[in-house]
Amino acid sequence: MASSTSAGGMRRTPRQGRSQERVNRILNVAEELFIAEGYTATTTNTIATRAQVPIGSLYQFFPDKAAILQALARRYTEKLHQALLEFHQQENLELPLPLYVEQMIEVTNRFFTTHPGYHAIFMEVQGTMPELGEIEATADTQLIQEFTRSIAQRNPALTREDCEAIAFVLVKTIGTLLWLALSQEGGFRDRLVAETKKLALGYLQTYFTPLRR
Amino acid sequence: MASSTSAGGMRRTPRQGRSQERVNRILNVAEELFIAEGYTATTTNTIATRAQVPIGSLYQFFPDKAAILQALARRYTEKLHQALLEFHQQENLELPLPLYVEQMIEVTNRFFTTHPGYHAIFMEVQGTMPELGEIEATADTQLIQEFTRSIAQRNPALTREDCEAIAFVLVKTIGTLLWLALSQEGGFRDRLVAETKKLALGYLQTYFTPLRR
Amino acid sequence: MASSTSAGGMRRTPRQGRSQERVNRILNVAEELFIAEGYTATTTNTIATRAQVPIGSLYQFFPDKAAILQALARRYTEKLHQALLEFHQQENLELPLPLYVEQMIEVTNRFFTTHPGYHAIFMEVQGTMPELGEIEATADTQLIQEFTRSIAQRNPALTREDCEAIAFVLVKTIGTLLWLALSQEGGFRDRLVAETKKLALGYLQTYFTPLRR
Amino acid sequence: MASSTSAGGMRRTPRQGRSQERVNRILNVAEELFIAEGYTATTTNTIATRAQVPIGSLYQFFPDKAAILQALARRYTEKLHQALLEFHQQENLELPLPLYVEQMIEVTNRFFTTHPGYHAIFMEVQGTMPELGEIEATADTQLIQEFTRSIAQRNPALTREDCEAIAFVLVKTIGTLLWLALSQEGGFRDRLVAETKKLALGYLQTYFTPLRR
DNA sequence: TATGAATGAGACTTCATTCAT
DNA sequence: GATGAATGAAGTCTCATTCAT
Repeated sequence: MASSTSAGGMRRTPRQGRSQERVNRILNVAEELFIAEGYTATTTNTIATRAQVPIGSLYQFFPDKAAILQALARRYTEKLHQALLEFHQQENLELPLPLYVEQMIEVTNRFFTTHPGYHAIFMEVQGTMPELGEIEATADTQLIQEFTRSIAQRNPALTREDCEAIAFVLVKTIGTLLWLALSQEGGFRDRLVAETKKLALGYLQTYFTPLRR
Repeated sequence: MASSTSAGGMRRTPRQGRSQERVNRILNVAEELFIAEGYTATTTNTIATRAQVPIGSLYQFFPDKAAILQALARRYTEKLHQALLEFHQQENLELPLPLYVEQMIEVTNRFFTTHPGYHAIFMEVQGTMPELGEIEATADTQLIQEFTRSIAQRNPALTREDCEAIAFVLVKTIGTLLWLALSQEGGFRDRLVAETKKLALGYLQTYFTPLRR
Repeated sequence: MASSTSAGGMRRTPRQGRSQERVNRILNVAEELFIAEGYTATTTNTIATRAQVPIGSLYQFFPDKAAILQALARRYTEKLHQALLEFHQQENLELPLPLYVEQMIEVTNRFFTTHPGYHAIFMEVQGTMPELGEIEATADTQLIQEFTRSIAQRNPALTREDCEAIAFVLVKTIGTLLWLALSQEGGFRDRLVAETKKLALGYLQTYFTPLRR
Repeated sequence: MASSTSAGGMRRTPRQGRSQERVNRILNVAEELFIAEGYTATTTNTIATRAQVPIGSLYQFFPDKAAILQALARRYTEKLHQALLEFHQQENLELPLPLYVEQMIEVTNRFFTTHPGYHAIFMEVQGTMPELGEIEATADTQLIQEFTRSIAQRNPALTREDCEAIAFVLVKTIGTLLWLALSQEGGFRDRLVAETKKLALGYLQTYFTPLRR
């Protein structure tokens, strides 16, 4: 599975209409199939056929199967980063902590609901695809930096190290719980989202409010 | 990947010495390979060869490749369950909350350190292997019941629903963070374990101590 | 074309009847096809089909397509070496030079007539298949040593360096000319073989008899 | 590999500057690649890219891949023929035999040193590319005629048949040995060239001087 | 019961050539 | 005429599983 040849990127990044649309179709179809059947069980020919693109063209855009997964991963991480960046650029940083957590998790949850493949896809190839690991690492680093900044602003007494540990825990915990929530049924699902908020808030409060114990 | 034929379990559970040892060797080798190369990239023939077991014999113990993963899964979950059961059977239930959390996470962390394949292996086939999903679900249910009991005992005011949601969040969060900690370097790794304790404690306290806010 | 993975040998060397026969059939069919269509134009599936062997079995004996060519090469060189070894083991070493050359070239020519693929196959992949180059080199070294010994015995005044250069020239020249003769028509063909003898004799005589010029 | 469609030559022989230069670039790049990677392993797209010529344009000059090899072949044979023609047009025909051989082989060796692809390229497709066979045959015929004339002039007693056989042997032997010399290391290389002279001279002398034996 | 050679569908990928622009 | 994106047949090789011995 480990792809050693794929340069990690696309072969040709088309800016024009038709090709760009083809690439999108490929990515969308791949997303569906990867979620439904898994990365390994999905064949490049199936992707091409369902995307109505000749297999040769698929390979003109992507050097190999792994590159499709990587492009998908990049598309995901960019979108999530974008969403959180937008969220943090607004006046939300000055919100009281409970509200901040509440809204931040709402934003994240919205992302996972709209992109159910995010975690699903990354999980299958964990560890066996170095390139993907790097993409995820980069994305995480971005997210964590995002949070680190937000945390540091709220409590300037914290060291950079503290902030990073906190951000890491937050990003991973929230990510996992909201993703797991996805596959739960209605009532319990909402409850899980609510619990996630509680968990995150409880954790952050131990750093931001005087501890009375 | 989805194994439709596998009867869901082992073909024959050998009690005799030689066979039992062979099965163990298969499982141990499979664990190593699944971690190192991934489930899909590992071939049944490689497992058999490395375990010094004829491929034909392997298929006498396991109906198909998936069954090996399932047996591994069962072995894992049994051990984790066992560890937490032991932990809960002692006087630990009566410990003050912080100490309880502290020790419970220590136990769990010990398990993950000793069984690095636990999460690694399961993640790859998430969603694409119904049988495995069931095993994990069963395991989770057990763990969650374990915790549910412990939680209910500490705060009888909580409904069963509450307890289950709390337990779910706890099991999943702790599981994920400790697993992620595994692949971090020394200093940060310890910090993550510490943060996990903080997170769990902070969360549980919102349920067990009067909230003053 | 350059095969980097093939370990250079066969995957399994069967000593038993049925498998050994299969390997031979594969080799024979491959030989025919390589000569007729060329190495590259011949597909592994065609070889398997014509040899009445499932493609999977072919790959159980040979790790890749290149390995078939290599096995063929080895089979050839062994036979040629064998033929010349036999020739040199007899009393032929003591034959007068003209007779020695005459008979030696007869032996070689017989080999080329019976194994028309020898040169044909080597030529196509010259330089692009390191493993094959090595096999050829080894074979040449053997042949050259063979001749070197024979030459040294006839004229002990020659240095080892001399003998090797002479043997090299002889082996390569004779090999090429006899191979080229193969594809010529009847009359001219025989003439070429005769000329080869003349050429070799003329050359050797410059080393073995007093030069009068 | 056998190109059945190729009209046997170039599509358009451009006399104008830009096109002529493009064709030369294509031929030069192709030569490099054919030597380095082999004919089959080299793709037309790679040639076009490296030659900085659009693939479409390449196919306007050459009907198919084989035509490039053929053009290369023609370029080679023309040059070699040219070199030997020049050599034979001078007073060299009247040189004493040893000097004649000496100089003729020097000229040939110079050609092979400057055009290392000559043999390398042709060998790969020996027999599998009819068109190329013809080109080589034509070239050989020219060379052989050249030599035939030279030989006939030296010994008018020889029949035309004799001369042709001698010329064939000479052309092929010298060609092969000098080509093989190319890939040998310094000292041995020079020795091989010297041996080639000796071989050729020894052979010719059997036809030109009274044999005393 | 134990063995391991045998099987073949099907996976990924390439590349000579075309033709709409 | 010039361009280069598009095409898809076809190639090499893998591997879970069986079954004759």
